[in-house]
Amino acid sequence: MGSAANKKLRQTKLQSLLAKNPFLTDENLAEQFEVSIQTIRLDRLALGIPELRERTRFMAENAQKKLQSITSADIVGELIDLEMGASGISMLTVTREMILQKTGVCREQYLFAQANSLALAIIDAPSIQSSVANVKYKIPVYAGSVVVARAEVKRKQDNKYTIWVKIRNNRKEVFRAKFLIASLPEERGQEDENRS
Amino acid sequence: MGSAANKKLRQTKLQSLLAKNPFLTDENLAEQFEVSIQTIRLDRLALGIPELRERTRFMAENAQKKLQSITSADIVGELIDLEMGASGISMLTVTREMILQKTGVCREQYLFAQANSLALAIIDAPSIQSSVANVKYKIPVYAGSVVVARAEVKRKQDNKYTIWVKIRNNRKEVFRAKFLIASLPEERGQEDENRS
DNA sequence: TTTAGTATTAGGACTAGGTACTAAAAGTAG
DNA sequence: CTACTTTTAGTACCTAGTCCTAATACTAAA
Repeated sequence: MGSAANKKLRQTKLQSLLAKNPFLTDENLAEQFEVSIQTIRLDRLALGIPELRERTRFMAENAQKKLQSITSADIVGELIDLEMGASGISMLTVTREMILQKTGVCREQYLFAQANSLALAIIDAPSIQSSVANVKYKIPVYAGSVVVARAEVKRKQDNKYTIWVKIRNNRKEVFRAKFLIASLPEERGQEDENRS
Repeated sequence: MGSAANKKLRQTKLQSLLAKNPFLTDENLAEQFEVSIQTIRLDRLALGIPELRERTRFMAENAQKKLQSITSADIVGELIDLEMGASGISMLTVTREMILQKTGVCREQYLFAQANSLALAIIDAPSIQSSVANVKYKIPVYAGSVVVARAEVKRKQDNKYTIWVKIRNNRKEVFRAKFLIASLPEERGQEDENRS
């Protein structure tokens, strides 16, 4: 019973179990492993895993932050360089959440989001009237990749911008987009008459 | 001190305070309102607000679910109808998280995501080789809108599909996209040689 | 087989952040 | 003054732990 191999195995399993379901109490775990609660607590101590309440609190705080940063980030990816009205560079790390389960390939929408948000960042227009995009997803990108988007304003006429964005993964161009964006020079665009 | 007006006011403030920061203990709140802990507990009871731990747990569970559903949903929006290889309809409610703070307008990427994911759902290809998209965001969409996307396969040649997606808000077309998708008939596409 | 060392279990004292309940005190309106 | 509401106080209890000490149980080497 009290063998080092047993202990190691149990601790490994415990770790992965809690990674999958962090809402398990020590009592619960003790039942699953058929050991005493004390053993579970020693294991947690050894592995540096905090108690249920701390885990829950951490998750609540983190998930919220992550949600905010993902859903309402003005720029998808990390802005590396920005020359207003001219060019910009952003970096995005493709995570497991961004891929299609079936194929493991990054969903196009994330690359589009990176490109589009970068394009919008360059022209700091107060309000966008409409936009046209020509997009090509050339090479599949997989989880773990760090892709770099470079955007350049190609043409500007009045309130109309033409912006090219190229996304590279390891120097290979995997995605490109051309945006034609028409901005309203100085209006509100807040009417909300399109409510359902 | 013990007036009904006071009580109402305190309970209203308490509710909004906890809405902003759910991680406050009763003790903490009692200090802020300069009343006893018991008063806070009676207030929570009256308002049906659960204790700190339950609040935390709820948030942790919910935020996780939401994160999962947002980041790794196969289809952005709710699939209403799907005729494989032919057409599909999906619905999306524009939430506050989807809008640009500055203008209040829904980010293009969400409409793109809805259109793109619907297009991919129609052609149930095992793996996508590349895709081209022509996109037009015609009319700004605001938070609270429920937009409906209709997708149709316009042409199919071998493994190449042409799909049109139109997104309407209150019968007005606000977004349209044309996708040209080339799928790999029966390969894996799991190499992951593009890792950083 | 004894012994040293590790693994496990048991138990007690204590903690935070509560619930549920009873009782008393304080304030307020008629 | 009285009836009523509001607030406070206090007790017993709960969960899911911490921290600590002590006692077993098991394993491997001498």
